[in-house]
Formats: sequence, C-alpha cells, structure tokens
Amino acid sequence: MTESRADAPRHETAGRMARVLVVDDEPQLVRALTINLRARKYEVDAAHDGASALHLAATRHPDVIILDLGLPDMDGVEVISGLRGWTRVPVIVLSARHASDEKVEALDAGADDYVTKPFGMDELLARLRAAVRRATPADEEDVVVETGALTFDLAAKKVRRDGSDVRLTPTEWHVLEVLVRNSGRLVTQRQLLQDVWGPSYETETNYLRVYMAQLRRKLEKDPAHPRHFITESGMGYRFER
Amino acid sequence: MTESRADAPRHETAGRMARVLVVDDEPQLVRALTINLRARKYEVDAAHDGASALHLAATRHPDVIILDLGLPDMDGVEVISGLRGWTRVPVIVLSARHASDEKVEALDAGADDYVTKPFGMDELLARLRAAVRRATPADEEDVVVETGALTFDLAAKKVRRDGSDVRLTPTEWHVLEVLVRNSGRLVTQRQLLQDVWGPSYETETNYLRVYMAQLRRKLEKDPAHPRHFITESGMGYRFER
DNA sequence: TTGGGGCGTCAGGACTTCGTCAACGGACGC
DNA sequence: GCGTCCGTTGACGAAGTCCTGACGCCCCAA
Repeated sequence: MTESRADAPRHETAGRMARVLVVDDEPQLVRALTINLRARKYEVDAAHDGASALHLAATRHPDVIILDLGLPDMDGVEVISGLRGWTRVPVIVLSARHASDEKVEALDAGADDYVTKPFGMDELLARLRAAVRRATPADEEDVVVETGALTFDLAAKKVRRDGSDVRLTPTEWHVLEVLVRNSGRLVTQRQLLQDVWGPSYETETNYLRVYMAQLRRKLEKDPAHPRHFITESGMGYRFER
Repeated sequence: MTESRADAPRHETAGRMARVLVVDDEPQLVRALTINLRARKYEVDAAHDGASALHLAATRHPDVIILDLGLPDMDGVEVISGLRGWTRVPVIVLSARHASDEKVEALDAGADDYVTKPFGMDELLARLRAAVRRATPADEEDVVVETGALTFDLAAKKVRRDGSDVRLTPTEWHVLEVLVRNSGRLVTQRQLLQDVWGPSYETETNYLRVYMAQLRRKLEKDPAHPRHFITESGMGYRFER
C-alpha cells in the first residue's frame, strides 16, 4: 500500500532521471538507499565523507543531495556551506540527532530539508521527489531556443544548425547550456567555470577560451566574427540570439 | 540559545518581509504562530478553513503557506492541489499524524515540507526560512533603469542606446553601475574611487575624469554637454535619468 | 590681469586578456 | 593493442584594456 505510489509522480529533470548524491559513512545505509533509488530509476552516486562529497557534487552535478550530518572528516554544516558557495542544489539532511538547534543550524546553513533517523523510506523518497520537483523550473516547455539558423532543445540535448544535427561533446554541451539558459545575460567566466567544471576551477580561464572556440567553430557562420557567442572582454561571455 | 539565532538569516523577499499565510483550525495555535511570526517581522494572514485559505492565497499572494492538514471543511491534500493548480508558493504542512503514507501523500500533492505536531517553534521557523530562501530567486530582481534613449540592465550587464547595444569595458561598467545604483544622488569622488578601484586609490581623481569622459562619449548625445552624467564640481558625479 | 585649481580631452605604451593551434594522455570500443 | 574521441595544457601573436602624462579650457580669487 505504501509502496504503490512510489513511482507515481515524475521525478525527472530535463528528460532524464534525476541524479542523486548519497553521502553517508554507514555502508549499509548507503547500500540500502542506493538500491531503493536505482530501483526507482534514479542515477545514484555515493560518497562516504565530506571531501569526496564536495568533489562529486562538483564533478557529477547531482540534482539533489542526501547528506548525513555525522561524517568522519568534517562537520555536516561545513559541507552544506561548501556547497552553498557555488550551487543551489537541494540538500536533504539525514541525522540521528533530534535536537532542535541542530536542525535549525543545518537549515539555516542552506539545507532544504531535514529527516531524522530512523526514517521511513517512503517518506524520504517523497521528500526527495518534493525537492527535485521544487528545483525543476516550471518552464519545462520553454526549453527550445531558436535563432535564425540555430535551434537548441535543452531538454533533448540537441542542437540543429540549418536543419541538420550538430554533435557536441559533453563539456561543450554543458558550456552551451549555461550560456543559453542565460540567454542575453552576461555570464561571468567565474560562473561558467563553476557551473561546468566545479568550484575549484574558477581561475582556469583558458578552458573557456578553448571551449568557446570549439562552440563557435561548430555553430557560428563566421567563427572569427561570432554573432551569437559574444566575448565581453575581462568579464565573461554572452549568448545573443 | 535556541532563540538567539532566530533573526540571524534574512527572510525577506524583494526588500520587504515575507508574507506568511497560516492555515489551522485551532485558534490557539494560530495565535501562537502569528505572535511568533510577527515578532520576527513577517506579515501574517490567518485562515481557519480550506475555503478561506484558498481565497486568501489568491488575494494576498503569500510568500509561504503553513497549512494544517486537519481542516473542518476539506481535506488538506485537496487544499494543496487547489493551490498547485496556479501557484508554486511553498507550502509547509503541519499535521498531528505521524503516519508515513500521509506524509507521502501531502508531499506528492505538492507540499514542500512536512512538520509533525507537536513541533518546536525554532524548527518550524528554520524550515520557514529555508522555504522562503528557496523560493526567492524566482523573482530575480530585474534591475532595469531607463531614460529616454538609454537602457541599463544591471543584471544582464547590458546597455542599449537608441535600440542598439553599447559595449563597455569592465571598469566603465563598474563606474556606471555605482552611479546608476545611486540614481539621482550625488556620488562623491571618494566613494567612486573606493568602490571601483579600492580604498588605496581614494585620491586618484584623474581616473574618474578619464572614465567619465569615456562613458559620456559612449552614452551621451553631446558628450561636451552631458545630460545624464553630471559633474558636481569639487564633490563628485551624479547620474540623472 | 594673472595665477591656480578643477576638469575634460587625447594619445601612446605597458599590461592583461583572448583566440588559435598543436600536442599530450587517459578512456573507450573494436 | 590499436585507433578514436575527448579533456587538458602550454605557447604565441593579436586584440583589447588600463594607466599615465601632457595640454587646454573654464572659473574664480588674488
């Protein structure tokens, strides 16, 4: 009965199933969660300490993070702060402590939800769905952006140029996506580097030069004089439709 | 101790304090919540049944709703569904029922959080802050300032003059931004130098002369007789729209 | 009238940032 | 084990930006 509605609501992001990062130092709990989540078609990554949690968050870009507060290497609130410096990904805190002030601390540090152990798997999954749903922008339809010759389908991860598909590498796509989602707005080099490569790459501006060049070569009519992928020297880049 | 951090994080939306709609049929609880919330500078509306809750949600546009599931006139989940048809306002559910399936039901109906009675006021307030914080970026402050021929979009870092984009260098932007954010007010040379170049450049007034000239050349119709970028001799500069 | 302070303008050189290319090495499939 | 694809580096000239000093104007006070 409690099981029946487990897969009822959508819990996907932009077409694919949501990716979950599970952070806990108890292997058994991680295992149980992983099995349950995979059974519901989530993609699951797991970390057993704070350091690898932050690293995985940066490299894998999960759609939601389940975070145990009792980690061996760092305080759970520190992990939250470390995440909130550069991302707003939903964080659901797990903790054995019922103490009110710990809840308050975690929530004010930027956590989105707080579940005390032992918890019901159904409830956790429901809270997970709620977190993913919240984080998914309402404009799910609005993911097709068009310019004269270019068409981006952000949901399907497809780019067409003059009617034929263009192949992009994962990183190229990621850069493109950030720019297109901020269509018309200036995106700072910092934000691009953080969004695509993670917070520790903030200064690797040559990555951007390489990938902007590749995007222009694949998408611009005259790559040397770009019309859509504009450089704002010293500040960042801008996608102009 | 648990009280001390109550007003620490911001819980405002676009400058004003957040508006909360409290929905519960127990007058005592409504009263207690109202007092606590008002003490923390929230604006509070209260409803004691589902029908008036829906009505108040529509007319008062709260930033967050605290909703008791045990209402006299309708099921709590129906209220959530009624809301979700047209708004994504965060809903925090209160309930005396600990049953897991009820939580799942409410969350899947579109609730954002679920707190069981009896609850700690600190915890509820923390969850409230989390909900407001999450929802805030939706109305990303679109700082657009317009004068006759000029349009500044501070968020997108875009300037248009007579309909066509104007390119500014990073420093030019920085100067412009300080002036425009203080639209109509005099900005002293000192403040400009400090904001743009840093505290150790307070006396380099010739920087200002150079950059004001460049801004005028790019933005004024008659740079020699500026209309918007006004010099207040001996004091500073002023942007007049 | 004269001198000086504050301001606007201009242009060149130092410096930073950008675009481009080529090469390396790991991951993956065949 | 071999080729391919992809991400990462480093190097270089080109382009863009910033600072600086010089000069002239205007206004006001001496």
